[in-house]
Amino acid sequence: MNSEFTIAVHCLIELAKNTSGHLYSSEALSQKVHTHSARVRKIMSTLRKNELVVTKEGIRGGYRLNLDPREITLALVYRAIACEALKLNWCSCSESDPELISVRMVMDQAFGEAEVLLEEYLERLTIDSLLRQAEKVRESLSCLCPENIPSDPQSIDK
Amino acid sequence: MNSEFTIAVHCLIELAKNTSGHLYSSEALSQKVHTHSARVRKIMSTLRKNELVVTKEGIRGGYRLNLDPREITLALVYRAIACEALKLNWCSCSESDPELISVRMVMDQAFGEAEVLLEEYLERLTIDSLLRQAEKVRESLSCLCPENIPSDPQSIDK
DNA sequence: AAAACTGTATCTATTATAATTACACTAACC
DNA sequence: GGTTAGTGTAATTATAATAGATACAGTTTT
Repeated sequence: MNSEFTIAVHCLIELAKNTSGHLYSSEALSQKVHTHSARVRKIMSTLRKNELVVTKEGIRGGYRLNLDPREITLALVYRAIACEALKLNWCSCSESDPELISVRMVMDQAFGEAEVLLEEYLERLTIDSLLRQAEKVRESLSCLCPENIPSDPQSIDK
Repeated sequence: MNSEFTIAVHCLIELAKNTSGHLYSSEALSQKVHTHSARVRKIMSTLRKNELVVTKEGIRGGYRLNLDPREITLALVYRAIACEALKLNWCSCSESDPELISVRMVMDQAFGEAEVLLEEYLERLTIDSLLRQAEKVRESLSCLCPENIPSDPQSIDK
């Protein structure tokens, strides 16, 4: 699965954690997510067009969720980013051989159905559920490695 | 999905159609599948290691199926080629940020489960079923475009 | 008007993918 | 036993996809 998807989900999780009332800037997000702010802006722009986040330009601008984290399913994110993880790759796409075309049609059909099943599965995962799970995992990790200081959510708009 | 998978499936369908008793050479297969013979050999070599096909070197060598087409599921092919279509891509994989690690663990887990579901679905598709469907599609296509002469399976070892 | 943001395009670097070439090895055939 | 027709596999090159980086126009707030 393409990395725009993982970045999008990770950003949404960060936004869900932000209860400060302030917007989250692309610069701050990019540090959390370990990528570049221009890339974050591009992805967030796509999410805005799909009404998953609200953006604001200008001073004190930035991003926040447009829905409750319990309402944001991974299926919504998946469709917004148009990952098409199961789309088949045909290196010989310009061929007009009727045999190849028929095989291709049948397989594309089969994997289209697989994609529907995948989206049904992703429908059941929400930003909220992932966030809770990740918190739990982090707690158990910090028991094992207590030197890892837990992050400070208040440091968003330094 | 990576194109090795589609090539592998297409080759297996061709092998299933070959009832001539002769082996199918990489050269002939590569023409059917519209790629290069070295690539076909590489992929078929992987399928041989997974016991889906039998290969033979030397004169009159080539490939044939090792199982009945009804027994070769796409799940077998998928695992053989190790497509990992749903594997998440983390561009920041060397980071040791505990927050990122926990998000990553949770998401990798979720998509590992999605991959299991996908394999269950692929378990229900066989080379035989695809072959039959493709034949039907080709028949209906040839009604629409009768100038497309049906292929001649006897021309394999010309 | 200046400052702090987003939005977006473009360029460059890196990586992944596919095509191509080459050749060692193997088995059948004469 | 040598020639031929095939696989197995590695190495090289070409092309495409991905990610990083930079730049700057546009938008708000102060």
